[in-house]
Amino acid sequence: MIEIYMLVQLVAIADYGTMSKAAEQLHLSQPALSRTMAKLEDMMGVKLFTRGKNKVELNENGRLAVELARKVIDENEALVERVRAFDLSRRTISVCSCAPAPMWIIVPALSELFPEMKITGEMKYHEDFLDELTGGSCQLIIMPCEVEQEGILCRRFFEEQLYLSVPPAHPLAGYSEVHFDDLDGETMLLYSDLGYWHWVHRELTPNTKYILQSEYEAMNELIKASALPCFASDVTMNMRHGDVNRVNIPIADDAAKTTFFCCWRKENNRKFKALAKWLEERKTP
Amino acid sequence: MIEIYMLVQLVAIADYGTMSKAAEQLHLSQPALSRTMAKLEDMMGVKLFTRGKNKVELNENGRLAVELARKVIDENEALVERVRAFDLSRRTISVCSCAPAPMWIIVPALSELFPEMKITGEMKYHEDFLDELTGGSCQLIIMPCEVEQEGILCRRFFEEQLYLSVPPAHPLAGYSEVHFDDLDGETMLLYSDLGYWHWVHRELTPNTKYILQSEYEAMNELIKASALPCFASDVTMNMRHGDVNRVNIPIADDAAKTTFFCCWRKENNRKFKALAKWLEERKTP
DNA sequence: AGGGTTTACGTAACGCGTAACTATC
DNA sequence: GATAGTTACGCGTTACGTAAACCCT
Repeated sequence: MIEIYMLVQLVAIADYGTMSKAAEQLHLSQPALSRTMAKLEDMMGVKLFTRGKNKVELNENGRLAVELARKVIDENEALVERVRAFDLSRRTISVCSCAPAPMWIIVPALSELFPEMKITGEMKYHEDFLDELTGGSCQLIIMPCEVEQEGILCRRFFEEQLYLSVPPAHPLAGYSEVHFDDLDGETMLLYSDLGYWHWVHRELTPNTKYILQSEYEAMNELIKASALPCFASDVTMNMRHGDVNRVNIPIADDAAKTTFFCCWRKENNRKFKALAKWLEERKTP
Repeated sequence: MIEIYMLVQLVAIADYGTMSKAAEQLHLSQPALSRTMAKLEDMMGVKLFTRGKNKVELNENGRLAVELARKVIDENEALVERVRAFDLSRRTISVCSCAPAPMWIIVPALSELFPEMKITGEMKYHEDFLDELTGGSCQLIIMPCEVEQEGILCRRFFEEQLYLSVPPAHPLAGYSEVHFDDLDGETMLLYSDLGYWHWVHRELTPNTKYILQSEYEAMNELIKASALPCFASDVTMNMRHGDVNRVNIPIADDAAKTTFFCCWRKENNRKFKALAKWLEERKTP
C-alpha cells in the first residue's frame, strides 16, 4: 500500500531539489529517503526518476506523481483539521456579541446552563453576525436590534440604559438627565472595546475627544483616579456599585437605550431549549 | 502521521458495521484493528467512536472522518492509476484507424520507426477521431478525408482501390470494371470489421445481402471455399496474392477509391518527425 | 453460551541510521 | 576533496497475531 509518508518524502524531493536536501529538511537520512523512493517506484511499477550515477531527477512520471501527491497530502491534512474543528464546534458554544454587557451576562449563564460545554465569546461588528451565524462560525449572536430572517430565531435579551458618569464637582453633576449634545466637545474616558456603543458615540458625539483605554481593569483605575467624565450603564452600575465619587446621570436620548436580542439558527432550537427558557424567565424576574 | 492504512481500516468499519467484520474483510485480527483505531483517535485528539463495553459505533466525528477518509483513499488510488496510465501513454503510440488496410500498413511501420515504443491500434468510427486526438486518448488517427483544423497536422497516407472478387465462373467475371449498382441485390461475403468501408457498402449497396464474418482467418477460408463474391482491394491483393480461383475486377465508382490521411497533434511534430519522413518518402517509392 | 471489544505479551516486519562504497564535479 | 546517491548491515519501532479477560445479549 502506498502510504502517506512515502508521498511526503517524494514531495520533499520535488521541493528541495535533491535527496540530500530533502532528507535534511525531513530530519531523515538520505539512505532512508533513497530506499523509500525505490520502494515507491517498485510499488507503482513505474520509474519516477532519471537516475544518473551521481544525481537523481524527477522524470515526467515523477512530476505528475508529485503533483497528485500534494493533493493527497493536503486532503489528508484537511481531514484532521476538519474533524478536529467539527469536534470542537460540537462541544463549544461560541457567542458573537455587538457589545460587552450582553457578553458579561450571557457567558456565565451559558456556563451554568451547559456545564459540559466550552463557551467562547467574541466582540465583533454586528453587521457581519448573520453571515457568521448562517456560515456556522458562531452559534449565538447578540444584536442591537430584532432580526427577522428565515431560519433564524430571535429572542429579546435585555435593555441597557446609558448613563453619564461624572465626579460630583462636574458642572453636569446636578442635572437629573443629560443629552448627547451636552457632551459634544468634552474630553472623556472611553473603553475602546465597546462594539455597538462605540459606533453610537462616534455618530452622536463627533466632536468629543475620547481618551481610549483597551484594558478593562486599567479603565476602572482611570475612572477612579481621574475627574474626567465617562459612560456607565445600568449593567456596569450593578457590577461596580462600589464606584464612589461618581454621579451617574441618565442620558435621555433614545439612542442611549438599546434593547439587545439573542439569536440562533432554528435548527439549534433543541440544543438551546434551556437558553430560551432562561431568556423567557429573565424577562420578569 | 496519519497513514493510509489507518483510514482504510476506519472506512472498513463503516462499511462492515463492526470491527470484527471489518477485520475479517481486511484479513486482519480484531485486536490489530482495535489498536489502530485507538491510535488514530489518539493522533487526531478526537473521539471517533461511542464505546459501549461490548460494542463500538461511529459517532458524528467518526462519520465525518469516514467521509473524508474515503476521499483521501480514492485520491491515493487515483494517483497510482493516473501515473501508471501516464507512463503507459508515454511509451505507447496508439493509432485509431477508420479502416483495416491503413492499420495493416502503419502498425508494422511504426514498430520499425519507433522500436522502443509499444504500438496499439484500434478501429473505430472516424467521426469521433478528432475528439480522441485532441482529448489525448490516441496520438495518431487515420481518416478517409483530409482534416483541416487548428493544431492538427494532416498528411496524405495512400489510396485504396476497391475490387470485386468473384470466381471465374461468376457472370461478372468477364467484365473489365463493375459498379456498385451491379452488385445491389447480390449475396456477398463481407468482413465485418471494415470501419469506413462498411459504411460505404451500406450506403451504396443497400439491397445486397451480406454474410458477415468477423474472424479474419475464417474469412479467408470462406473466400477460398465458397463461390460467393466478396470485396478486395489493392492492399489485400498485395497481401494475399495467392488467391487462386478468383478474378478481381476494379469497381469504377468514385466511392470505391479512398485516400487515407494520417493526422496528429502539432505539438507531437517532433515526436513523429520520423513518421512524417516515412509518409513523405512513401509517396514516390 | 456466543459474539464483540479490549488488554497483555511475544513476534516479525519494516523503516531508519551508520557505515562503506561509487561516481561526479 | 566535496557532493550526491546506492548498497549493506544492525537496531528500534511498531504493527501484527495469539491468548485471555471482560461484558453484554
